[in-house]
Amino acid sequence: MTPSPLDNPGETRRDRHRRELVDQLCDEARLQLVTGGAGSVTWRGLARSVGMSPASLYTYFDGIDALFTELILRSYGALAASTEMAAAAFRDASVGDQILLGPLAYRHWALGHRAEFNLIFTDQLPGYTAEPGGSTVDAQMAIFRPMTKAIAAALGEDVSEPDEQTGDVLQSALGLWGLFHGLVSLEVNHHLNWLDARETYEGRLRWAIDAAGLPPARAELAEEFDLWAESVDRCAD
Amino acid sequence: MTPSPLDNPGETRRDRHRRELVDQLCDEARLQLVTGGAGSVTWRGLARSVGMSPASLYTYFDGIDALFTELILRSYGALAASTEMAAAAFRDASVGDQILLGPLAYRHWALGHRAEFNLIFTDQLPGYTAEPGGSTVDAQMAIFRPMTKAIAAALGEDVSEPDEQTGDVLQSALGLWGLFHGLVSLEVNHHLNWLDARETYEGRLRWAIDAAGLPPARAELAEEFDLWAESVDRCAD
DNA sequence: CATTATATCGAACAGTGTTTAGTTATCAAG
DNA sequence: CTTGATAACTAAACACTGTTCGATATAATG
Repeated sequence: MTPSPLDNPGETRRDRHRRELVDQLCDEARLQLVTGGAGSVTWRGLARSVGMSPASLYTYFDGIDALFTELILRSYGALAASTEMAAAAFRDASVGDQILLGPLAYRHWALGHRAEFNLIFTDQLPGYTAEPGGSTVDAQMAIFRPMTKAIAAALGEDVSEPDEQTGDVLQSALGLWGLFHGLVSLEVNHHLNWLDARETYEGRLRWAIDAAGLPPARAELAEEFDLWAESVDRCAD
Repeated sequence: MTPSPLDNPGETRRDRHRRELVDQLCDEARLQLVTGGAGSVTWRGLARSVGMSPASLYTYFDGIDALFTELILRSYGALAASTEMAAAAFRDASVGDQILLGPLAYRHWALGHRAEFNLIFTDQLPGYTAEPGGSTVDAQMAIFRPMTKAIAAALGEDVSEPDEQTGDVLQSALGLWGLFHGLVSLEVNHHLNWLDARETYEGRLRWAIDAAGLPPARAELAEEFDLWAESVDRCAD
């Protein structure tokens, strides 16, 4: 056992340097992604940004595709963390409020991270598809599951059979997810510039939530969420 | 006036060669797009495929970005044509059938043209955004308008004020579009592999159509459409 | 200390999009 | 038909890109 300066079990000085460098590389790649698009994050530019040879980066990533998969995973985590943070901040709200809260957080993160949103949800790399046992589908579930839980909690009062219920809950959740993912996806890619997407989003979601037999959210919730999200964004520089 | 061999008004032999070559280039680019992804359609490869120098292609396109915008426009047209062809084939169906028909054709085309679907609806090029007066927003409306018409026709019997009606029609259409675009977008990019996306799609759309106060489609419509679409696809090689 | 795995590098290879200068083919008018 | 203008085309070069290879230095382990 070599000296671990600050009690990190078994983390050698190389391991820490590696971890820090990988983080630095991902941050730099993300910066390039959001400023210049996916096509402008380049292997050599990344090497340049950390003052290393392009060949040296192959110690940390198997190639530029592996770097992108790592970026995808981290973006998945960021989206999931963002929605979970919103749920935690409004944890005392009513069930109806909590159901609308997920889509609101989803849209807010997507509009603030357009490139990452597209990177997550559309095939941008040539031959990349999420392998069935891969970690991206786990990350996807981490986003999808909290909403189904809220819906199950809301519908639990009306339906009794647990088997039939999960089927209905799943379909209701898919209906809501499809709706708000579609609207967000269109807005993120500038296909709703000709209307007030914000207003349409809230209106259509309230309509769908009501149609699914779920309890409504308070009228002021969207504004309260915007205020909270703005303060969080300010805090995060 | 020079000789136009087959009565094409004012089309010189250069013009025809130009038109044919542009078509050939777009076809080849589309082939590369669907086989190897957006990253594998390359300027030099395109020049190679038509036996020309890379520099010569600048006579026909201002660069690879201009080529992609042309590809986007043609894909838009193909999607619009596909939905319109379906509407024409079922023109004698009920209003309820016609409303469900649009989403069915939308999904069918998207699943058969995944790369083009993503090319149309997500920012794949670094700095490309559809300029407000550009032709891509016109093409987008060409897809969106027929559905709003069908919805307006269906809702016309219940609502009387024309002003309020258009607002309700617009919101209803946006709700449906958001839903089926979202579900299709998720399925195209392999995010619904863990369930029967086909069944969910039809079920959720029937639910939304009903919730919007629109007339239902016949139960057999989806199967009839599949049969028709399959025969059309066979005919188109 | 010696060994072994890890990290780093320079150089090279085969690609890429785009520009420039120079040449050839085609068109429209005299 | 001939002439001048315009469009089409080319080879060569430039500055990039991702990736591989062999050699060299560094850190961890016995």
